[in-house]
Amino acid sequence: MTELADLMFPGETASRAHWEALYPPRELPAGAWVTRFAPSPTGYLHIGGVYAAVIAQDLAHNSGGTYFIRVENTDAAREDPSARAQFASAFRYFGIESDERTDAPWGPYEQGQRAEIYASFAKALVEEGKAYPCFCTSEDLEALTAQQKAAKVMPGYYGSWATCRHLSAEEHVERVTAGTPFVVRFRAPEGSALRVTHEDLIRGPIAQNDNRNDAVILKSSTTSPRLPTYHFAHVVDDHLMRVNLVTRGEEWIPSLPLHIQLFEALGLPLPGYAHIAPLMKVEGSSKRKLSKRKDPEANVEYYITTGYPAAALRIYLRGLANGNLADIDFAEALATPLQMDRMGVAGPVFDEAKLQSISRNYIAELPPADRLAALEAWTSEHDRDLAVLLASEHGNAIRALELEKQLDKNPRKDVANWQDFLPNYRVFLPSAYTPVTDAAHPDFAPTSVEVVRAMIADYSARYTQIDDRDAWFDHLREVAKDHGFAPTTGDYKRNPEAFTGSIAEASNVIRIALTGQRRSADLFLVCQVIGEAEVQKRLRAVLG
RNA sequence: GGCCCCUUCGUCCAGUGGUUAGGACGCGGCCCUUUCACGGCUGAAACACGGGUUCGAAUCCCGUAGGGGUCACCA
Repeated sequence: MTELADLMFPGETASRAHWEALYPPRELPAGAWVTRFAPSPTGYLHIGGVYAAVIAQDLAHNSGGTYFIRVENTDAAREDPSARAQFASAFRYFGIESDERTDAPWGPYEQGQRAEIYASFAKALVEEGKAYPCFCTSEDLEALTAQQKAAKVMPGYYGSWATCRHLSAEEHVERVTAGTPFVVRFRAPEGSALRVTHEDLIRGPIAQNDNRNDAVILKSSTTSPRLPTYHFAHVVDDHLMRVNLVTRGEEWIPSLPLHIQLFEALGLPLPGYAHIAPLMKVEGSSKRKLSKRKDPEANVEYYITTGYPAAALRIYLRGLANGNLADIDFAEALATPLQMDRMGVAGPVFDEAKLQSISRNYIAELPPADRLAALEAWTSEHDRDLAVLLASEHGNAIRALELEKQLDKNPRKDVANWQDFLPNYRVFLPSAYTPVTDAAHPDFAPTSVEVVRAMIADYSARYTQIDDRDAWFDHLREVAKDHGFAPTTGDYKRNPEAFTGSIAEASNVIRIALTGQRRSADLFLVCQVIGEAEVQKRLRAVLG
């Protein structure tokens, strides 16, 4: 078979031993996992990818091992040129960047640059008669499938259907010499067991029929560089890069027998496998895998531009992987190692409402300075206008957050993502706030225009900055009383006819004047943060 | 269709032969309250179905149904 192999791989082809020596085993403590995240640059990064990456990274780091990213660009036709940049920023945002840089000894980290390596291994297989050239065209293959369909047998390239497998050595040599394009197929072992069982680290034993397909391992000889299929790249790369734990989506389970055969044919040790259940989406009365094409929320860009803190998403995703981490203190949840045997096998529905809840709590728990710093870090990349605004309003913003924390026993949880910030805090930032200039504004209802004007004029005239909440409200109460409002809700309820309105309505007049909203932040807090001059400015704006 | 995997409240999980089947998110109510939130209390809400095994089954076994995945020179 040496002659055939030389013809199929003309020119210099390094030996397998060369690569084995170049990529030495890693020196790591016993039990350390070497994992990888292997995205294909065929489009934007999927939220399921972040999920897989978080798991792989966590398993490696908590075992004293290493995690890296390998780009699986073996399909030039489907490659999306914008994917790299998006990947890079997403990895950075979510903190799932590779532990290893391009200069690490186990690179390169792009399969497109590893063609020579695959050639060495494929050639070795041909030399041993474990792989062969297949000259079937796509038309041949279609015809084959059609025949198999008509004959109602299993589709595939196997047994007597595998025409090129049964070509004589001379014919192989002859056709390769003639320059007939070919792919390299793996010669599935004959007489192997009908059933194979493999122990998955997440799912336990998985039993299935053994592979008998002569899978393609190297794509068409007409392309350059000659790239491998996923199956072959997985086996060669994960071995040479010394990966000992393969975490990947469960869609790979059906091809596991092939992968095991490939490892065996090459005489390589099998890594551990952990097949992760996919993230799902509810559609109608059933669930389906989150789809890149159909679901905008599958794109990680959505979470980044919306401004969900990476930590919040991480907490949520880790809780999905290990349910015991879903309802505990965040710091503890983040510090607890993920356990493979606690991972679900079903495929959880990704629930943005739950993410929002986690994110709200996470943000609320952040100390004010940290919260603002995180917000500003986000705006610098994702919201230039807000970044500029915050640069000039930094003082008011930090004051609002700090006073809010100081004044309220329990933190508000209005902000689930950074896009929620401005709508909720605009009222504290004078340069972003547009005062109400109309005493007839409908939100003053049910209070009449006359009363609104009189009361605001009076409140403005008598206003002084009071630093005690109760004293401040007592003052408002007095003004309200002078304009015919009941001083307490109780008074009003007992005798509504006697009053212009309740204290709630009086408060509403001031609320609209100061915040422009019927639902607003605490009025005392607003006054404290914006200060007397701004309070007066807003009151007078209503009076015109 | 073949093969593989899965099935506890709407959702995410606990529960591994004896529990009033628990929590979280979401949803409803009440309380707190100058609005909205926050917080507290509270309510509705699930073991897919059918057979076994067993004194006893959400838990073990077998079927059925449903869902997901996969059968490419895509990953």
